[in-house]
Amino acid sequence: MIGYNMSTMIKIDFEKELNSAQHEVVTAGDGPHLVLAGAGSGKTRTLTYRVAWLLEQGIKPERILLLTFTNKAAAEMMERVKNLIGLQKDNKLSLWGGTFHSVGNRLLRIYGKHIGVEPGFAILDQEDKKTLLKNISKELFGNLPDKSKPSPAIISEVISFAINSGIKVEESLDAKFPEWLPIVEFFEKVLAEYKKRKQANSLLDFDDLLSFWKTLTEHPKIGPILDAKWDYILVDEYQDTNTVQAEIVYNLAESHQNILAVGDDAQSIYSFRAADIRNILDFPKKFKNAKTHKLETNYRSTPEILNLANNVISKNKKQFTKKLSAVLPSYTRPELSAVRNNIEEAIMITDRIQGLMADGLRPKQIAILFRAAHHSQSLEMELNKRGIDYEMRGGLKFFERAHIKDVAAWLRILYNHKDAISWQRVLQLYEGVGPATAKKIITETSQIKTLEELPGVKPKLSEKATQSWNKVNEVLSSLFHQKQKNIGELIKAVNEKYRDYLIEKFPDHYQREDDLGQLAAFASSYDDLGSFLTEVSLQENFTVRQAQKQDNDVVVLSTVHQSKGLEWPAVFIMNLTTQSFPHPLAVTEHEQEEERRLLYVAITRAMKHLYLTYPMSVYRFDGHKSMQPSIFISDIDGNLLNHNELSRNITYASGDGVSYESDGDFEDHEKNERSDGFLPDVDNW
DNA sequence: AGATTTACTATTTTT
DNA sequence: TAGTAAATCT
Repeated sequence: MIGYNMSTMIKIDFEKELNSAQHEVVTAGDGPHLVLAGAGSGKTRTLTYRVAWLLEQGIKPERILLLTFTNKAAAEMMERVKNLIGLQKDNKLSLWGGTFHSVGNRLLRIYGKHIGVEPGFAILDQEDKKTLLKNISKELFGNLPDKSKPSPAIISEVISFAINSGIKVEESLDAKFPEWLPIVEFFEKVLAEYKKRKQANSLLDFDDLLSFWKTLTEHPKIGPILDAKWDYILVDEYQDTNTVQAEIVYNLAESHQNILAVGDDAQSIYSFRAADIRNILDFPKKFKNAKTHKLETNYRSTPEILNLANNVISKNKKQFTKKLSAVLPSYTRPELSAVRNNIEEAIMITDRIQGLMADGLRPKQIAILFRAAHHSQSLEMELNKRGIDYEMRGGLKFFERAHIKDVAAWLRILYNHKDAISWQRVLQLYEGVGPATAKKIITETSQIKTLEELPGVKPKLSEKATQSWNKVNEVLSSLFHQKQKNIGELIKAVNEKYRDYLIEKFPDHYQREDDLGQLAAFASSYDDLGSFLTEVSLQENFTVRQAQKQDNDVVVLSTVHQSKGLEWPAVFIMNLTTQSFPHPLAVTEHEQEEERRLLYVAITRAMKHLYLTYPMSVYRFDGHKSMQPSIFISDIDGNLLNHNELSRNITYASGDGVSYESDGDFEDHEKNERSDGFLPDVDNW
């Protein structure tokens, strides 16, 4: 717990390094504080200095709890705190920090036994949860006569309710399916069975990590222990917390009231995951003496970009006046381009990217944002064609990709041989084994005590299935005897057996084999299987791919959701059509406003260059479809944009066909921005 | 015939 | 990646 020595601390001149509004937050005394921080107002910087300030006041690091939206955000903030207070890189700063989920995970492994949670629980991720819920639905209702059988639409709706917003379910199922009245009953039956199975296999899903944590805070014995554990609680991105998270925060801070919540109601974009914007609005009601601070100066974007952002968000009825003002010098207006189709959109964006790079921008200073992960396909192809390296964020993450999950499933069985979900995954990799055969086998394997008894399991199966079962049996038995080995070695052993399948199934198996090699390397620093598997589920660390590319200077492709909290000198927002942004299924006013906030988030990521594009038609496998510009685009005050409709006449040879506004003075601007003290030379500050 | 596997098509956002 | 139709096995 030590590793932290007050004498190594360098005195920070907070007043000199922060503006007055930030300084007020950083040096705020005890009691509840709410910080309404606009986009680009130095929110992360303020929080980081707040932590450093508390440490300078003599608060021990382990008495501070810092809750962030991603684990990466917390890790980066802690690195900066270490720099500020002059701590060596390898010195540990024993502060409690991370997402609600990862802190909940740690606490439940320590105190869970008091509320009936096995300390060795495994974590059920979203995909596994979905599989389990679907299986249960089928088992419970698959054999009913047609009339009382829930339609596939109902089943999938119920499952998506259970997955994404299990917390606010009661509200609207009946209303959504008035024609099928027993739906709530159906839902409850499925959930009850789901709960039972989780308990039987000691599994916790993401919601459980929160709700059991909340139970802990209310426990007569553990509650007071947690109350006394932290003196200061800091919560970032408060607008995206859900009800349970808000209750946890309230319970933890109730006794000492030392809570600082930071957020921006204009950037609330996670209500589909049960985030509730009311949490931030009601903060002053819950904490009666709360002092509200506003950070209203934007240090990130040019006035032209900020004007556009303000114009977009002003169309929302529900919003709280917070006038953001820019301090950067004027530059050109954001550019809106209509292009003929999605292929030309990709070509045009790539042209622009090459132009920006020719003018001295580094690739990592450029980002392309879109509403849905698959919108990037044509752009990825074009970037590949021209040999421009890029990093894809959003979409499937490293640990969510099929081959990684397959290999992890073997280890999960090794860790807990009653893990039915992993069994199912592994078994179905083999010829002749589908859901039915897998289930038959799992019923038998769940009877044995340890994997040592596995060779004795001989279910009655078809010829092909028996052959497959023997293979699985062989692999697992051999793994069982290597159990003492390092996790990296275990993964290598699994890879040996998995390679044939990989080569046969995936055309891009070279890349995937490489991934698996990296997984083995990543895993070799672990010797406890349980903690490795937890990290894989919670993605506690950087993914391997990200870690590898960390220093890579490449263009970033990202969903808007994933771009939250980040910034780039040049940003493209593509595919701004009625069919994609706002999402066509976002119909209620509430949903429309969230989509508008999403566009606001996208626009405010840009520091200097901003390009909006939309194709007038999109090619699909079944021909092409004509598109209209997003209503958000047609709503914009035309004076705020430079319109570019020259795409029809462009010769797309390479770069030169498009008139590109020269930007030679960018480097100078850069220097000015850096020297004012608000934008150090690190991204996302 | 009935059960089960495999092939095919279309896809919102995620700790 | 998931739901459904077609193909294949028992």
